[in-house]
Amino acid sequence: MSIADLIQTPDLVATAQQSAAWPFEEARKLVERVKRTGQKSVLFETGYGPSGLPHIGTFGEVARTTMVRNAFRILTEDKIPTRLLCFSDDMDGMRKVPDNVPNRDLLAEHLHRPLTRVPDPFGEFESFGHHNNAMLRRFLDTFGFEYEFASATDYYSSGKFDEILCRMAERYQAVMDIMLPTLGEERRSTYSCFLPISPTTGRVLYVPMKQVDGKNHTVTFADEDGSDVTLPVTGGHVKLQWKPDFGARWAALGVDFEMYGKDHQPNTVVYDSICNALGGVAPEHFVYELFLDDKGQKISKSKGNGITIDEWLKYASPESLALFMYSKPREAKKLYFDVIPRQVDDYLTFLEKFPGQIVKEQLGNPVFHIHGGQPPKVESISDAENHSTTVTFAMLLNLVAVANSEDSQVLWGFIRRYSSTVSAENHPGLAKMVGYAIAYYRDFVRPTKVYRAPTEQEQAALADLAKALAEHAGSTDGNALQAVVYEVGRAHFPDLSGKTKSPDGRPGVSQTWFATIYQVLLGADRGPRFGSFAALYGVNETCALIRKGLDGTLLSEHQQFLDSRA
RNA sequence: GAGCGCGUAGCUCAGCCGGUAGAGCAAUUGACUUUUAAUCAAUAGGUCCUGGGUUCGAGUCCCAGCGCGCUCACCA
Repeated sequence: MSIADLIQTPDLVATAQQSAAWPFEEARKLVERVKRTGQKSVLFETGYGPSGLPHIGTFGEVARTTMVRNAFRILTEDKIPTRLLCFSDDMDGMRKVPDNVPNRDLLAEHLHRPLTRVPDPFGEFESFGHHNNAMLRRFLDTFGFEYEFASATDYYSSGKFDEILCRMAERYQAVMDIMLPTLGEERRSTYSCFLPISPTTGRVLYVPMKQVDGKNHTVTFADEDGSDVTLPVTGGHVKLQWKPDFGARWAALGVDFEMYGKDHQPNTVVYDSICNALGGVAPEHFVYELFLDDKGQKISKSKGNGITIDEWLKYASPESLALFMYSKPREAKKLYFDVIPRQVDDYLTFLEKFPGQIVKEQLGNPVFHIHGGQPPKVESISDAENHSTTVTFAMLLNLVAVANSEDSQVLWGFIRRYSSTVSAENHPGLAKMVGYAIAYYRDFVRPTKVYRAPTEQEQAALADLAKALAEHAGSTDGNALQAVVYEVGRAHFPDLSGKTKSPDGRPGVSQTWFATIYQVLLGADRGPRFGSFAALYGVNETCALIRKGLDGTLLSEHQQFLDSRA
């Protein structure tokens, strides 16, 4: 693995011991833990509730946990084996039918059954739980995370949890003593750590226990038909309530590290106490802040607010999302579309800086953690004089807007003006970014455009412009075309202030002329040098654009576009 | 109320182990053969929330206060 090479880097391991980057700080806690317990391996866990599709928080947890794991491997020179377990609580009962799935009627009759016993509404997998698990895995694999998948249903029914379940029955009172004080009066009377699966209806039952037999490891309760039923706690007949489930899982698997959102924070003591009560050693924790939507509200799966992973990946790379997850995990950050361009460009900046940094700085550079210590080289382009530039997202967005084109070829045309040898083949990262910029433009920039109809005077000028340009059909000479723009402008919008002059000393052209062109034709106050634009966009196409501006087509098309989004 | 976090330029933020306050955008001026995607140069802009303390020295560490944000029923 790459970590093996990495730790050979002089001073890297020693410097890492001092690094203030948060993954190293968290990893140091684990190093201490290993020293304390003498354990020979370390287990990282992330939890996943499969009642819906994987969301952006799931990505954050796995990405951040991986960063800590890598930091730990460096600190320990990879001498302590590590594993990352992604645990899916797929035995959880389905509380409500999700809005975003087909065949909802079919699902309705399976409410409260374990997700792995609810049919897959997509008809592709053994169950809804299996379907969602598969989505999670596909998603994690897309990002190349190294992890092991674990299914709660599998762990419960195969007996992997039997030992801890028996211990829970034996120490039932101790666990209840931890739980009860945390509950409200009403809930206290019916609460149980065990949730039996009804043998008659197959539902997960939230019912009081009539008896918990610590010797025979059984529970007795009233089933849904009213009759008393006794079930063994083992073998998947019974699952655990949420908080006991956390503590029990940690104890059973020997989890050493698990992070979770701040909403869990008050429960940490409860989880840990239960884990200890069952003979386990509570793991190290890291509490991260929740994400906020555009209105400052916390993002939650149930509300469906904020932004999804798919949406982010429509406009930017996974790496930019990883950067967002790396930065300030303890701050409530807005996670919305408008943060995307900044993340992309910051990522590029960090990548660019990395090679020139000393080890200590590299360890604090986000790209170190995003790429497991080995970030790739940044793609840059060079002009004719060999000046190197990194094309930023902001630059591309600007470019798409002024080019007024969602055609990537037109954009490449502009880019090649700077560097003639650049292509999608030799700059795949840039090629992707061009696609992202077009998508971002279409969805966020284009809607803000405002076209207006030309005045009578402007109509005459624009008509003349189209006529004059038509004589240059086929030309790609930006300067010649720009001269045409000036010539027509001089006739209709001369600058009488005397401030501007043409090269041959004649009066210049009023600002109004250029404002007219941009406002009427591009729906913006500013734009590209029009001659260059026409050269790349095509003279005939430009003439057509002018005609559409004159007859009101641009106005109505934009209105249609806006209506189609409403 | 409790817990966590934040308060630095007009905006968004960086400032690692305490050592002369930084970046990007925005603004202003200029270069590039009149207007300009991308370039470059320059200028301007800050009581680092307040008050104490430690120190030769505090944006940075400690204490107190003020302001702001989020989380804290149930469910996971």
